[in-house]
Amino acid sequence: MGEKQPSRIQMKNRAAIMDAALQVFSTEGFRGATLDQIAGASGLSKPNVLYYFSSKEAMYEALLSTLLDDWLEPLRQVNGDGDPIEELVAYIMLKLKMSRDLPRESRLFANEILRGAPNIIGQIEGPLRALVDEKAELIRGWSEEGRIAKLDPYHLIFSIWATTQHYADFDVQVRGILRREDQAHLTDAESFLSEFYRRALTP
Amino acid sequence: MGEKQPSRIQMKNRAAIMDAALQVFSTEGFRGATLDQIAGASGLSKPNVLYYFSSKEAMYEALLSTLLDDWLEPLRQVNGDGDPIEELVAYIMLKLKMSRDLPRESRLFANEILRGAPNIIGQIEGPLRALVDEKAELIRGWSEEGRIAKLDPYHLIFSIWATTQHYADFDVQVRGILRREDQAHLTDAESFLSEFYRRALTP
DNA sequence: CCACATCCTGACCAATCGGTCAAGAAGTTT
DNA sequence: AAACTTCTTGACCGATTGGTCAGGATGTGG
Repeated sequence: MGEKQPSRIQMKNRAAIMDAALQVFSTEGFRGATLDQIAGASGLSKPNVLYYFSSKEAMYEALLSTLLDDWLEPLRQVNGDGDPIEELVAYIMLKLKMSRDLPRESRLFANEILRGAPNIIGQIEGPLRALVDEKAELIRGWSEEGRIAKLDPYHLIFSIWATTQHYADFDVQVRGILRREDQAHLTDAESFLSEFYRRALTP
Repeated sequence: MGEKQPSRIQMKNRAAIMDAALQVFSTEGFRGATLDQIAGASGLSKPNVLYYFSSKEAMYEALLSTLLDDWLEPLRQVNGDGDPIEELVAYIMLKLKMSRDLPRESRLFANEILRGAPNIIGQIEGPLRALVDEKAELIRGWSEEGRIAKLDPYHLIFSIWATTQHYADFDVQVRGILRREDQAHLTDAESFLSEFYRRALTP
């Protein structure tokens, strides 16, 4: 009586649609994206796309619901086991890697927030806030023990998000200024952020 | 033989349209924005809006063309006269003030970059890049003289843009996490960024 | 207060939007 | 290969899109 397991065709087409939708939504935003664009990018006809997802809204929500969990995973891994500074630098490197490997997801998220986060405000004020509260408390403890510099932990986390996601969200600007056509500059970004945060965080 | 000077009605209505267009474009993006929304927000009828701007595209370009110049003004003011660290911290404070006073302009810019900057890629690879090159050279000089820490000047500038604009572009997320409904947290951001960059930049 | 330019609008248009549907094509099961 | 389910599509729909236009309202200079 349970759910049917999806056929191979379903798996393949759903994945193709999600990939195409991610591509289109992340650059055009929800309102700017059209079903024709998504259908074209996925190689399927428009009615066929709607056979797998009941509406444009459904596609968008399917993307967002799987996104935030993956997006917060690096922060979850921050814990009190190792050296605080190494812990935080490792987190920064992981976030930067996500900007390299998943830039479209980063831009989809940015687009949603720019619009006022109508579809994920609940998750922001729920699980996201709870996780940040928890990790901010951990960082505050490190500060008070004198193991890292005394800095507001919330704004420290914001700065990490901002500096790392910048390389995905503002990719065109970064590459335009650095005269880069590839992603080689992300290695420089890695060195910079590592040195930068070590200097700022060392007590 | 020259241009006629605009009447008071023209001044008022053009300003109202630009304000409404900024509001709508900055949250919905170019494709997502509609003339009806802009007309409604400006208090004018749709044909009347098109009486002052010949097309949706014309409004968007009018906004962008005036934007980038104002946007770069703080960076232009960075010079070698004063103490390097004070100079850079003053720049950061100015950028943060812009996130407070002109968040819609910041989000309009972010939206344009997310789309791949189709309308300002020329300005990015032209005047913007030239200005950044010049200031990066100045900062590199400070590094080599040992007056600030040795850090890649380009990525340093990117980090300043990212951390300051984050408070405008990701405003909803920041306020959601900090449980703030006003903008009082920007005072905390000021303290944080000042302390943060002083630590990172001091040799 | 007249003449003229400026300003404003309702009605309308073709194109595109998200979405539906009946019917055929392609797989799968027996 | 028959029977049945799953997959796919062309044609179509009402609503919304950016934009036009004729003509009326309003403002302005003589």
